[in-house]
Amino acid sequence: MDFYKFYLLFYRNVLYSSKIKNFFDFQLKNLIFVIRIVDIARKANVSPTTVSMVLNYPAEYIPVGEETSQKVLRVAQQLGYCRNDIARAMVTGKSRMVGFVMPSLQEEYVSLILEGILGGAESSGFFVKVLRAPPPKEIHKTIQQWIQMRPSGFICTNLEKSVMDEIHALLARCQIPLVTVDNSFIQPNGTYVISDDVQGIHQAIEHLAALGHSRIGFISGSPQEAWAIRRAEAYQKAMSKLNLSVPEGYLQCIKGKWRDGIDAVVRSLLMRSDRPTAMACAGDWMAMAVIRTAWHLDLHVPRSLSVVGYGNLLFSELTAPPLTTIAQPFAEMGLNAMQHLTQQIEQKKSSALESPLIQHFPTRLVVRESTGPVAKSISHATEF
Amino acid sequence: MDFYKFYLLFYRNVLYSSKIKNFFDFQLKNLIFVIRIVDIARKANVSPTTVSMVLNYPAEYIPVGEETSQKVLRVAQQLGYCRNDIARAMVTGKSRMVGFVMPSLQEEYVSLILEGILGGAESSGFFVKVLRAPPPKEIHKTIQQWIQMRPSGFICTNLEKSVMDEIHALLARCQIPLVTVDNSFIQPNGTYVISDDVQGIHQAIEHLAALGHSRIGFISGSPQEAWAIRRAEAYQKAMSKLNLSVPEGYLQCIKGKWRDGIDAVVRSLLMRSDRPTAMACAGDWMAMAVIRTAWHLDLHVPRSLSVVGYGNLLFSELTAPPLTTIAQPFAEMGLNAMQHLTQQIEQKKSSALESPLIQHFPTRLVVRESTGPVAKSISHATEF
DNA sequence: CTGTTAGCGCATTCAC
DNA sequence: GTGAATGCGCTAACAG
Repeated sequence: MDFYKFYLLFYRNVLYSSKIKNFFDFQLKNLIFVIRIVDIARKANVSPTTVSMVLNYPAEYIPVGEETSQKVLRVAQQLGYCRNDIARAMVTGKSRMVGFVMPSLQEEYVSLILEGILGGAESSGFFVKVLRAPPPKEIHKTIQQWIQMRPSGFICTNLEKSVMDEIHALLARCQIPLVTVDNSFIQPNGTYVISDDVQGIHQAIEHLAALGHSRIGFISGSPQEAWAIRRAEAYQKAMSKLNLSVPEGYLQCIKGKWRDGIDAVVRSLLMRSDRPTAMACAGDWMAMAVIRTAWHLDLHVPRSLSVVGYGNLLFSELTAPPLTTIAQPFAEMGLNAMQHLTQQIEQKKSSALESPLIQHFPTRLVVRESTGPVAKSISHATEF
Repeated sequence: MDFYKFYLLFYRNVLYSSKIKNFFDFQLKNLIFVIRIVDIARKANVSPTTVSMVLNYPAEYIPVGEETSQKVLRVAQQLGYCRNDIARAMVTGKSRMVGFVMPSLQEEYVSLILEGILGGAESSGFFVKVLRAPPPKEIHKTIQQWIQMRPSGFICTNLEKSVMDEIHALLARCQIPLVTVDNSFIQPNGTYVISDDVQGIHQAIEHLAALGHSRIGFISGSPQEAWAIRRAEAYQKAMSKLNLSVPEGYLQCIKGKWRDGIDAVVRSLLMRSDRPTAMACAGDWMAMAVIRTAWHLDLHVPRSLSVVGYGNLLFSELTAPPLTTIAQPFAEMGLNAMQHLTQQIEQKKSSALESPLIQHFPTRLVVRESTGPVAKSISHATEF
């Protein structure tokens, strides 16, 4: 509505010292946006500088007289002033906005990390922009667009290597801080918040071994995912450390999207004559799928099959039976990442570290009801 | 590093026509941020306006000669120019950023909606800022902060009434478009993207009734949540429409946070002599909890108890047994909300509608394995 | 087709 | 303590 524009100009340029300006001030309160610092200044008969100081300086020390200060505050309130943070960001060069880059929100842990980041951002006065990683061929253009908004920093999680590399390179060039919540591709000069998969998988396998299981299978994700490879390897290491053998086919990687095919894979594994008495999984949803397949095969969990998940997502205590799993403190990790980022933004320096800064969060075994001692009676004793 | 500032000023004010400027141009490429339109203009010997048009106008019609245009593009590339969208937003008054306000990301459906919003935002060139609704007493101050960043619009979901009202009032005053993905508190002049809970609950109850169930219980959420009340009422209506009675205690509302207490409530309901043969739930996680409790009580699902969820979240096909549930197209709803918002932003007008604009998405029954025909043999036939 | 000019709203010198 | 002046990087209006 262009009337507003005219009205505004009229008000600002003509009416400031008119007798009827109070009426217009009243009208103006309905256009919050449009009140500027100079409007307050003119109405309060002080300089814009003074107004700016009163409104933005820390309350303890405002180099302005008490009386003036009060007057300014009153007028600002009365006119319904609303600071324009865009203009502010431009002139200060600080947008107080961080980008969170992730592949998709479909995985619950991403939400948990984001939740943590939001907590940290709120307490340090940042906003969080959510960004989805594009396919590798568009990555350069997309990052360019992200940078155009001049964010104060970025947090990444679970991206492909090519995407990660590109982000690293471009952000380093622009001196934008970056924190990664992921231990897939550690660069020599980055900041990383991780929880150790090797430790976590060891905890899972050791828990099963302590319950007497020796035939322990493992389900991991697509071999294109860094975490899937890492956890599969951790499984093999843990097994050999405990002197347990890994028969052919006990380690399965689910290819493709996560729903597809897992049932068939688990089913064939559980129908072997030397079927595992326990299954560890690289993710909670895989553990759920295993329990589901066991249910279909009338295998009782945990009497005939123990199952361990990985992640301790919210629903993992709601499964039947409640899932024993490895907890990763995603929210804390997100919070921590945000704190590191804030720190790097404030003291613009640590962008050129000598060695990577790695913040390590321990995993924790959460024992619920999906694991139990190996059942001697139904185990294939003859094979031992 | 203050050397850069000096260097920059030196470059800009002294070196432009110097003989060694190519050397400095080369150096400057490492400071992407710092290249402005005027730098390109000076180097290419054209006016800033020309550069601006070449870089920003739609490629079809750039009112600039082909030769000039190419030169500008080449110089921009060579200097590594990166547009400053903050400055752009200030002068155009369009930040191309929308805020998504939600209570928490803990509920999976919020992530799904956000995913849809992101899809819409990417294709129309918006960024999405994620905002958590504060406690009601801080709401005014917080919204003020949100507005300071001059977002182009907001999308809300599942907020408390007091928060919703405040948002409505403040945004209307600032003429900021708002779309709500929720049908809790319909205001006379808002835009809403909803899926009809009444319809969905009816589908669930009818499905159970069609399987022969007549003793159908219902678990809903805290009576402080609008959706919980709505779905509970829909249950009662559906039951009476089907001429089924709702015995005392068949309708339970889970108070407090969602993990607490649900087991005890479900347990007492399932241990009654006239226990329900089927349970409908106001959310998938409640259905999971019911299945879990049934598992603990050695009640077979679906032979002894049928269970219907609500939401069709990702994990609902991974439960044991896979969950029959009502699908709500959250991602599509998010996308649709974003489209409506975009439209309102572009043609800045529909903010003052006569009547609310309500976009309605149908729910859909997804039959899996947690529901089955009522078992005559074990039902308490004497009671009929 | 191209260039000149004037702001957008704010924060930061530096005078007084 | 307060005010005047300058500029952040960009776009838009208008003039050539």
